[in-house]
Amino acid sequence: MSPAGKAATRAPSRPDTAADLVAAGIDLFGRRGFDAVSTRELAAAARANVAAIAYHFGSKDGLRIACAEAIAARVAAVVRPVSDMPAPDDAAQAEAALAALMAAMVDFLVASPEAEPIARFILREMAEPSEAFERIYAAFMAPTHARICALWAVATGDDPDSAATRLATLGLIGQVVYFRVARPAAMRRLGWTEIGPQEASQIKESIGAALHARVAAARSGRRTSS
Amino acid sequence: MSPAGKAATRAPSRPDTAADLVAAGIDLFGRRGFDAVSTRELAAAARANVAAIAYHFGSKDGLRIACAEAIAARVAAVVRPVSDMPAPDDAAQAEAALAALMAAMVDFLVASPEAEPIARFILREMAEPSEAFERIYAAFMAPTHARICALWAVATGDDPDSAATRLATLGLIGQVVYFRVARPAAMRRLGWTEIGPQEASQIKESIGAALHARVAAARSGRRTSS
DNA sequence: GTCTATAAACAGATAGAC
DNA sequence: GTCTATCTGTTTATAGAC
Repeated sequence: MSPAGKAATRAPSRPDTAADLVAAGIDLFGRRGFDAVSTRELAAAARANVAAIAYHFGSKDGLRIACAEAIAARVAAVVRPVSDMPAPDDAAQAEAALAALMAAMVDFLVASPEAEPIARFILREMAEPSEAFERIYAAFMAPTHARICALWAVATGDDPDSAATRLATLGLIGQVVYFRVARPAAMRRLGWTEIGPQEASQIKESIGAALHARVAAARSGRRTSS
Repeated sequence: MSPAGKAATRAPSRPDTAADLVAAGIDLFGRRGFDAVSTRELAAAARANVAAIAYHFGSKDGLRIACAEAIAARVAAVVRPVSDMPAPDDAAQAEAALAALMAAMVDFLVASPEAEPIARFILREMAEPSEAFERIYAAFMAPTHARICALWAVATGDDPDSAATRLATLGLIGQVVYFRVARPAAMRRLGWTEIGPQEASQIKESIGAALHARVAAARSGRRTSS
């Protein structure tokens, strides 16, 4: 069926060997750690040759940076639509925007299969930060949290740059992230065998309730004190 | 000063080579991943010989299990005092107990230097669960969460076994855990260079406020609906 | 219980054919 | 751009002296 003799002498030129290597790197580095993964393993997972890593990225370290840049670009693209929206002036609208943002975080980070290897990779980089982590942090972690702080400030009347605001919003993010990083433990405790759309809805409902309660308390605390 | 000739010919018998190897394993496996750490590195970190690993634990894998068991025993001992306390009947007291438990979690998990390598090791095991994770989960993760659910149920009137209760309490735990797992990102966003007692107090205050708001909302939501 | 020596397998990087 | 072959150093595990 295929051109005679061609496949036996050389694999056909594929246009995306580099992209396949990056995908394999994100998956394997995240699963087992950078040092633990051999170049031969990476090449096999990407159906490429060992030498392709040096050819495309210079070295195994070059592939690590390329993985971080691919993640930064991908997540920044996911976050951009909501980050670019101007923060509403109205407190109720700001809270609604905050709720929508948290729900989007759950959909992408917790429920989407695409985020699984990405989250694992980022977690590894936070356990032992390298140059790769700095790029990821600057590309979307810092801007996204800043955006959440701004929405929080409008929703509650708090100072967007205060430690209290930053801690409260980090706590919100933490609730979402936990269902990704501690997924094996959480699924056992919930009797779940997967986290699909139904499970994600329950998580969103719970986190939405927590957000609403926290914002309302901050708002009324502000009204009665000071 | 030391017995002449002794140190030059052979290192003195130390009684705790095995314990030193376990400590080195928890630290290094957590930092860089199991496969990435060589037995020579482990032996050097524990000031022991390479062959001591096979001697004490049979193999590198045996050391991994020993690390998990040491962690399970240590954390179970930290958690036991609060887990063994009977849950109060009174809602306000249950909420206070919950608040105390969360504060204790911050003190140990986030602020104590001892928990740093332990948390890293557990996180690795959750990214790629092995036999070691099962032991850790059963030893303290499941019992502790069950305990938190029981306190939550008394504090709010919810069913301790409902999905809503389990999700809400997992969210609470997530807020605490995030400051450990995403510490590099959180510290940058807060302008902190360390998380010491002062910083831990601020985290406890923020999480305490979130807990109080969430419990109060669940309680009043229960009163008005149903 | 600690050590040295060594076996057998595997690592990352590169040179050069095609 | 893909591949094979190979160089150099390191890996885990073990055998046996002390």
